[in-house]
Parts: sequence; structure tokens; C-alpha cells
Amino acid sequence: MQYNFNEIEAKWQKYWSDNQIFKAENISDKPKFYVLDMFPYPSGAGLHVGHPLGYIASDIYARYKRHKGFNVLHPQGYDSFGLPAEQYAIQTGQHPAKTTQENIKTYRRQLDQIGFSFDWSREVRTSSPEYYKWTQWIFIQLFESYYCNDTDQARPISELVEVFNLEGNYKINAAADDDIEIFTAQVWKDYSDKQQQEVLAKYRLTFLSETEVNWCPQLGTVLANDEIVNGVSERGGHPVVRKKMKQWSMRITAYAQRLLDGLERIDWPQPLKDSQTNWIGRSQGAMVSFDVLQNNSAKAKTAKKPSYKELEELKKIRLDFSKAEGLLWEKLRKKKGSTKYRRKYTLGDYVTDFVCVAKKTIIEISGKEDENERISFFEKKGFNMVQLSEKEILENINSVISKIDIAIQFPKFAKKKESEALVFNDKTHKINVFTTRPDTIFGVSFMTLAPEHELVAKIVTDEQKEKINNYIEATAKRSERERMADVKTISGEFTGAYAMHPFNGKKIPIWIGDYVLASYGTGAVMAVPCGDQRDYDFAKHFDIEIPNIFQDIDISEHACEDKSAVIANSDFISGMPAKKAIKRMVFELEEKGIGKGKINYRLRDAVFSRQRYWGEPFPVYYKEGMPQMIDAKYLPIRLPEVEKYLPTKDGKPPLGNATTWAWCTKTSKIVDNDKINHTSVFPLELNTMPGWAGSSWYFNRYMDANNSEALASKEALDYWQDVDLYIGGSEHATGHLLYSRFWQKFLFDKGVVPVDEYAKKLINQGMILGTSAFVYRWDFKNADESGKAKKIIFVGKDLMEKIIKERSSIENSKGNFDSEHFDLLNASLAKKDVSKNEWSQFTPIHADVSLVNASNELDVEGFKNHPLNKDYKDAEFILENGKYIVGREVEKMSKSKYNVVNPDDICADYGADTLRLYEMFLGPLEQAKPWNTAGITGVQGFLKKLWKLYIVNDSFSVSDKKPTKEELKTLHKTIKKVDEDIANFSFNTSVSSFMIAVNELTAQKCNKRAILEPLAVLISPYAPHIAEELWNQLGNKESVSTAKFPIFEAKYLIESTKTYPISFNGKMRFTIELSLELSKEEIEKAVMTHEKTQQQLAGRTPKKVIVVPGKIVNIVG
RNA sequence: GCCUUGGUGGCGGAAUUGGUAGACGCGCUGGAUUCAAAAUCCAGUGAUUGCAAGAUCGUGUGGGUUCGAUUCCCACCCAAGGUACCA
Repeated sequence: MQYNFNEIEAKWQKYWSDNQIFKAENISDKPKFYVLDMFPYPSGAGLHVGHPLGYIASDIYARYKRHKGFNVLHPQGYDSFGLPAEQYAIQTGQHPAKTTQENIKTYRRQLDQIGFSFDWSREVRTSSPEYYKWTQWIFIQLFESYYCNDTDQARPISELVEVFNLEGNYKINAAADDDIEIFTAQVWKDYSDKQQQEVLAKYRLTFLSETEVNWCPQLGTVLANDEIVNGVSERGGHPVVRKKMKQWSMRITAYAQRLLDGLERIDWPQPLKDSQTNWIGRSQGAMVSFDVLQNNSAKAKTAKKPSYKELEELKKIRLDFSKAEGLLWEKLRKKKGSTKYRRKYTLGDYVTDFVCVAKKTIIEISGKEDENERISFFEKKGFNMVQLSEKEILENINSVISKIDIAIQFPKFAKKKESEALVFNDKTHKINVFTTRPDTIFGVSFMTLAPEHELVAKIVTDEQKEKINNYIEATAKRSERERMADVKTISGEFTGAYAMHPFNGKKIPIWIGDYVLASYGTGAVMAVPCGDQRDYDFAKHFDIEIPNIFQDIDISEHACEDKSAVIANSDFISGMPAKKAIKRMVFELEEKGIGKGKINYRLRDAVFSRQRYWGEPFPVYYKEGMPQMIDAKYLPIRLPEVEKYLPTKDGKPPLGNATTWAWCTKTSKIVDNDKINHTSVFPLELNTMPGWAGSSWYFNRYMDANNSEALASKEALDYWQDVDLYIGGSEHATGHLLYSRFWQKFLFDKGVVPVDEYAKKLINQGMILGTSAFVYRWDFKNADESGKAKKIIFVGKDLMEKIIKERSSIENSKGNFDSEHFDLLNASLAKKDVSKNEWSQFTPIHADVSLVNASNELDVEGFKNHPLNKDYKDAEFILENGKYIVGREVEKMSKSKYNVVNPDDICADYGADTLRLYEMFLGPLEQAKPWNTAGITGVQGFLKKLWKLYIVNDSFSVSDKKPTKEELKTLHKTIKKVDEDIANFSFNTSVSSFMIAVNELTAQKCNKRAILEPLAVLISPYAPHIAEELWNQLGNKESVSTAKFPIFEAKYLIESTKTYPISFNGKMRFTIELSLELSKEEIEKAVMTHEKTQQQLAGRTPKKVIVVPGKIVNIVG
């Protein structure tokens, strides 16, 4: 009875599908477990052997968890919107829905033949209207929400409108655009409807904004930065222009901090967490505003502040908190942003109780001796005072808080200072900078603006104008990418203008330089050459002063970026360590009204529009140019049919080709474009959503995939909660895996989903790489004298290397050539005196791996006749010893490299179980590894051996005899190992332990049911088909997937003796077997009296004998 | 540059808290079976040296801690991935 894998596998795959064996229920007494794969994009090329790696691992885990008594959700679906289908549609005119459908069919067939235990009743496709209905619904929810920084969550935009109507926006602390004006309720009410909408857009979590994009007119689309090479499109080489376009954006920046914080609570790989952390790029520092001097003159410094020492003295005066103070602080400390409070802060010579610097308000508890002096001092400084008694705080804290809230509505603003007469007073003449080191402000010796900075044109002096314009022109020619790539060249130009130092009033020259990027921070830096290497290099290059503000630090060679350096020469912060100085400086900046503490993120808001056809349409129409959401009850808004999938002639996205793409507000239906009247029928949005829209929430849909009332029912979401194990590639680190966390947090805020991190544990499977084969085309001009068409010559790898090394080797290796080839070559070479360069040039060409055998030998005729090698039909192949040996290189598996190995072939030749085991056996799951079919016979041999254990005299038979101690030991050793391996995702080692078990049982000639039945269950997560067949042959009626996993029992592994390694000075020399019951002394005695020990010692007396019972004996001396 | 991960036979890779380095598989060598081959089975296989018993070396490099280090510490080298004038 042969192991006929093809027959067995087909049989059980049909059984699983017919009986819906792996369907998960949403109601169960069992504990839940959710195992998720990153769903594939169904490409036309089908699956290659690299794709299933992660799916096999998750399938093993899912099957194991079922054996362990869990209700397992293990779904699969398709991320079926995307560019390749659209491009194929442009080329062939075929509807992307059609090709997508066909590709999905291929994927499904390929997945089924590997025997995955997916619950296909929950399949999702992002391109199906039933699914994208809910993608559109989420978009509407985002539009209708803003992010409240006080409660740290998304809130309905309607709440914002209510507040605006009552009291304007001065109190609002929300994530929003930077350019928001403060307005009162009256101003708000006086706004037109359109103006109000424009204001609200600045708060919404998704909003239309003018974004500068790379527009390629020929391709009719926006290109990402990495799609542009040397200023032209990577595809086609068309020119690209910077263009402002109205685009939908997602305010992911509102969630920056929570996206960082959440990483601490999830078990994801460290490198992936790190790349998200870097991508978000949090840096804490301060915004500082510098005034620009009007007439290039400066006045001496402003009044002196108390020194650090004096402040330390003042600190001692600070009293312990009273009960009332403590109570009040508990309430105040939670306020953030512009209503943030500090306690016990020093102002002048006084220590305040509480102060809100941004609103210029001091809160004091009455009853201090020097109360009158304090009040007059603070008021002179421009502060608003709130006096409270201990009693009223303790009795009614809530009324106290509302009293404070009212008071801060009317902050007094500081009077203009005399020095301001020297500087420009309008807002536009301020240079705002972000710095992580506000403590180094006394080290500022120049400022640098990005060349694109809008202030440059306003401040440049007439003398410098020409130079500046030339510089700006020169940098504009270089793309941002080029500028970033070229770090070495230092360039810049002086504007002729000066800023004023806010603390010592010194003149600071203003430069422009392309090391400052317009897109980060404010596009301007305060340059501190002693504390920043780039500023240092710039200062050295242009011979600008480098003041030293660090105590006992030498800055003659390079800048000091070390935060442990103590600040010096810096007025009131001299002598402070950096950390303290930063705090103090932030306070001073806020107090002066010229800056504030700020956390800056590298993360940008995500552009959410694409000028494509094959994506989710927006549920949006336009009324007077303002976007309007279509009511959710009319969803889905289905993708319209178009004639052509290209952009329109006038540069509109492909949906501009649709003739039925207008929204009628009366009938709530999509109607023909010619009905557009802008009163009841309006044009619909022409952009579509990007690829990451549908994949940002699909894991929730699986919980209740066929629900038409909600994205999933509350019960289903509450039952399944989150993904317990998520397996997929690390290439999605800063794309899908970040955006999906953002949407999950949003949906959590809205109360739609019960958890704000959707995947507890994530594993990145390593990529399976292809082993490409290369043939080498000799580029030496081998035309004959008459100049007849040259023959294309291919040279094997070894010969190529020889030729590159030295020309004479051709002569030496004459024996390797057939004479015809040799004469041809020799004739070419002999003709003229060719340089080494000329004849040692080769171009490697990919050869299809299916034409190469295991010994790297090329099927030359096959190569010549390969449909893709038409150019080489008549090429000459120079053989060595009658063979052509290809070169090998490990590369990413891809169609264009001809190194793709199809799982269909492997399944047909070796079986799905072998494929599953072999992919796991290749190495650790998380590691990248090249595919190499060489070892697969070993795994198949193992399955054959396993099969044979159950066969006696060519028929299936097991004995009911009692198993021996040894047999039980083998079984339980394996159970233990497999349990541990699955817990550690170390699937490669459990395949080894199966091999060991089968080898041992074969040696033991074990044919007993008591061993072989549990063994079948043990192996079923890995090789489910053979396990199912064996289980069935053993007489079981139910699927093996319903069987309980064998329980490990330690008693079978208990040993009475141990083979002790005996080492001398740490080197193992021999072993002796001793009872485990022996004491340390008895072991030592047994070892020391052993003849081999005496032999080793050769008469010496050991200095020390180390005995670790159960482990080792080491004799020193 | 910075961050992360890794570096072990001819190859893929094992080695749980420091305790017999190289499990398991491939490949290779020899043998059995066979008319022959495939398939299967048995034995051997880190390097050097030796007839052998054995000896010496050996987990990227150099140090250290320890009775004992692939494992812990320090410095460095190399490779892969991510990221980059981020102020």
C-alpha cells in the first residue's frame, strides 16, 4: 500500500469543503482565538512558493488551537482594489472587475490545494460593494469628527458647532490646522455657511486641502516621490511638475501620540515597532519666535533675570502643598495645550501658586503676608489674578474650576515693549523656529531659512537680492530628494537681514541654506553652531562666529551635541544642566509670549485621494465647491462604468469619463451628468480612495462578514474582540500597519469597536527568495573582418571568471572548447590588439530557472527556444566539458527575474503536506531564506516513513499491544517538544522532532495504536491530509481536526540514570553513566575512582572538582 | 550617519535558564539489494594530524568574567532590512 498523496489530498480537501469543517461560530462555550493572515492582492501571476509561508504557519497555529479546544476564527479574503488590475484594463480594455474575479479564482484554487483550514464563509473582497459600503461609511464618520486633545479622543463635529455658537473657539483644544484664527460666538454666527464649513474643515479628521503634489501631465496622475527619477517619471520618463491640488487628507497626526503609546501594549516585533516609532518621529522642544530688525540696528539687552543660584534660594521658600492646593492641582493638572497650568512657579522674586502662562493668568490662594505687593507685581507684569480661599476650594471645587475657566477667557496681553519699535511689528515678519534645544538659545549666531521660505523675499536687502535669487533658482532645480541625498556639499547665502535675539538683543544674521527643509518644522532654524554639527559646518564654511555656551567643553573641532554638558555664558540659565535649562527656558519663552513648549512629529497627514479608477469611490458630492457627505443610508455609492480607464483629456481623474456620475438630492440617486443643475443635482467626487483604505479595517469585517446592517454586529465584535495572532510581511510596517492602527483607534473612540489595538501579537514571516540563474553574454565585438553581423556568444560562469582574470586563459583552456568555437574566438581576438576592458565585458541575463537542473546545468536548446529569448535563438553557447553552467544569485522572487517557483508544481510532484512541512523546515519563520528544492526529498522521505509505520504486509494495520517504555518516551518527548515549539513559533524544529520520532519508532518497529493514534493528531496541524487519512484508517469517523491534542505526561520521560560528560578544565573527554539518585559526593567518588579519570590525570592531583548533579562533572587541575 | 536584526560544517539550520557545539535534513563517500536503474536500507561525514587509541584547533575578530562561554560583559569588523540634512 503506497502513500498516494495526490489521491489522499484531493479526497480530504473535498471532505473539508463539503462538510464546512472549519466554519467558525460566533457563539460558543469554547474560548475564542483569532488567527489572521495579511490578505493577498490577487495578481495575475498567481501564487508563488513564497506566498504560502505565512499562511502555512498561521494554519498550523489555527489547527493546533482547535485541537486545544479553542473556537478558532481563521479567515481569508482579498485586497482586490489596486493598480495592476487598472493598468491591465488600460492596456486591454478589460474591466478590472473581470480580471480581478479571474485572478481570485486562481488564488482560491491554489490556496485550496495546499489544504488551509480557512473559514471561507467569511471571505471578504475590498472591491465588492457590500464591503466598500462600510469603507465609505467609516470615511463619513471621519468627516463628521474632530480630535479633542482634552479628552484625547475623536468627538462628533456637531459638538464643536455647539461650542462655537455659545462661546467661539478660544477654549477648544483640538488637533487642527495651524492657521486657525481665534473667534467669538458672535463672529462665528456672522460667518456665511461656506465660511463656517471652511472653518470646520480645519478640525475634521478627514478634510480637503491644497496639497503640493508631483503631477505628471502625460500619465495624468500624481506620483509618489520614489516614482520620480531625475525630475522625470520613472515610468516613461515624462516630465513632472509640482502642482497644488485639492486632495482629501486624513488627520493621522492627531493620533501620533496614541499610536506611539499603543506600541507599548502590543506584542509586535521590535524592528517593526522601531520603524513605526521613527516614522512618527516625535521630538520634544519649543517653538521660538524671532523678530526681524527693521533697520539693521539693535539695542542693548533687556532687563536681567534672577540667576540660577537666586532661583534655587527662592525654591526653598516654596511651601509644601496644603490640602486645598492639592485638590485644586488634581483638577488643573489634566488641562493641556493652551490652558496648561504649572504649579509653584517663579515669577520675578515671587513663587506663584498656579500659573497658566499662555492665558496670562495666576491663581493664588489668599492669606499670604505680602499679598498686596504680589498682586501689584503680577498685574504690572500683565497677569490676570484669580484669588481663592482655602475654604471655597475645599467646599465646592467645581464652582472654583468654572470660576477659573471664566477668568481665563479674558487674558490680558502684555504691553508692547520698547525694543519692538526697532523691529517689524506685523505678524508676517516673525521667524518661527522649532528647536529641541531651547536651552542653547544663547549660542545662536545666525538663523537659516529654507530657500522656499516665504519670508525670504520680504527681508532680503537690495545688495543681496541677486545672489539670493540665483541661489533659490539653483536649488529649485534640484528635487527635494536630491537635496536630501547630497549631504556633503555646504551651500547657502546671506540675506542681508538680521533678527534680534529675544534675550540679549544681539543682531543675528539671517541666511538661507538648502540644508533646511521647507517640509519639516517651520522651514527655519535658529542655528547654534556650538551645539549642532550641521550648524557648525555651515558656520565654519561661511566663517560665522561660533560662541561656546558649554562649560569646559572644547568645540574647536566639532559641535557638542551631548545633552549632559552644562550650560554656560547664558545669563539666567548658566550653570544649569540641559534638562533643567530646557524647562526654565520654555517657561521664560511662554512668559515673554514669544514661544512655547511643543512636541513636533515627523509624521505627516496622509493624502487620501488617488486619480485612479479601480478604488473605492467617495460618498461625496460638491455644492458651491464645498464637499457634502451623502447620507449613510444610501451607501454603497457604486463605482460607475467608464469607457476608458485613463484620465480625461483635461486632466480629470478616470471617473471624469463617467457619464452617469452626479448626485440628485431629491431622489437620492446617482443620475446622468447632464442633469447637473447645482441646485438639486450636483457633481460627484472624481477621485477614489487609496489602496490602504479597504485594508485598514478588514480584520473587523471577518467577525461578521455578511452583515448588511453594520460593519459587523456589536455581539460579534464583542465576542471576537481582536486578533490574537497576526502573520504577515514587514514591508507594511509604515503603511498598512500604521494606518489600520489609526482607523482602529478612531473606531474605538466612536464606540464602534471594543478595543483600540486590533492585533495583540504580530509576527513577520521572512521572505522566501528566489535563486535566479544567469547566463553571461560576452559583449566583446566578435564581428568578422567584413563587419558581418556579430554573433551573440554566451559564456559559462567559470569561463567568464577566467576570461575576466586573464586573457591567456582562453588559450590554456582550449581543451574545454569545441574547435569551432575556439577558432571563432581566437580569430576575433587575434585580429587586433584589444584592450582588457574590451574583451572582459559581460552582461548577465536571467535564464528561466525551470531550464536549469540541480547541478546548475542549462538546457541550452530549451533556452534558445524559450518564448522570451527570441533574440538569442541563434546565439552560440560556449560549453565547458560539454556543459553550460549558469551563475546563481539569490534575489527577490519575481516574474521578471524568471526565478519564480510555482506551488502547483510542488504539490503535484511531492504533495501539499510535503510542501507545508518543507516550507516550515527551511528555517525560522521570521528569517528570509532562499528557496531551494534540493532538500525537499528528505521531507517527502519522512512522510513515506511515517506512512509505513501504519502498514503491515502492504495493508493498513496497527496492533493493540501495550506500548513499551521506550515507545512511550518517544511519543511524549515529541508531544512536549511540539507544544513548546508552537508556543515559540519555532515550526522548523518541530518538523525535526517529528523526523526523530519517526526514525526512533521505525527502529523500535513500533506498530501500536496507543502510540500511532496520538502521533497522527500530533502531526495533523503540519501535515493535515496524511493525518486525516491515517486517523480515518484507524477507524475514527470524525475529522482529525476535532480530536483532542495528546497530553504530555512527564512520567514517561523520567530517567533513572544520566550519561555524565566528564570534562577536564572545561573540555569534555569521556562520558560515564551514573544513577541520578547519587549525591554530589557519591558522583565525585564514582568519577574520581574511574579508570579513565586516572588515565586523564596521569598522576596529577586535581585542584577542584565541580559536580552539577544531572548536568556535568568538571575536573580542574 | 542613526536604528534594528543577524554572523555556527560543503549547504539549510539545531543547541530552553552559561554545562557533551554541529540535532534534523540536504549533499558527499562507502556498502547492501538489483541483470541494470529508480526506489529503499545500512555505515561514515567540522578541520588538521595519526595505522590506531588519541591529540590539537574550532560558533565573525580581539579582550574580559567564569571551574566551564555559541550563550553574559566591553571594543571592533562584516552582512541584511529600515530610515535619513528631522533642527
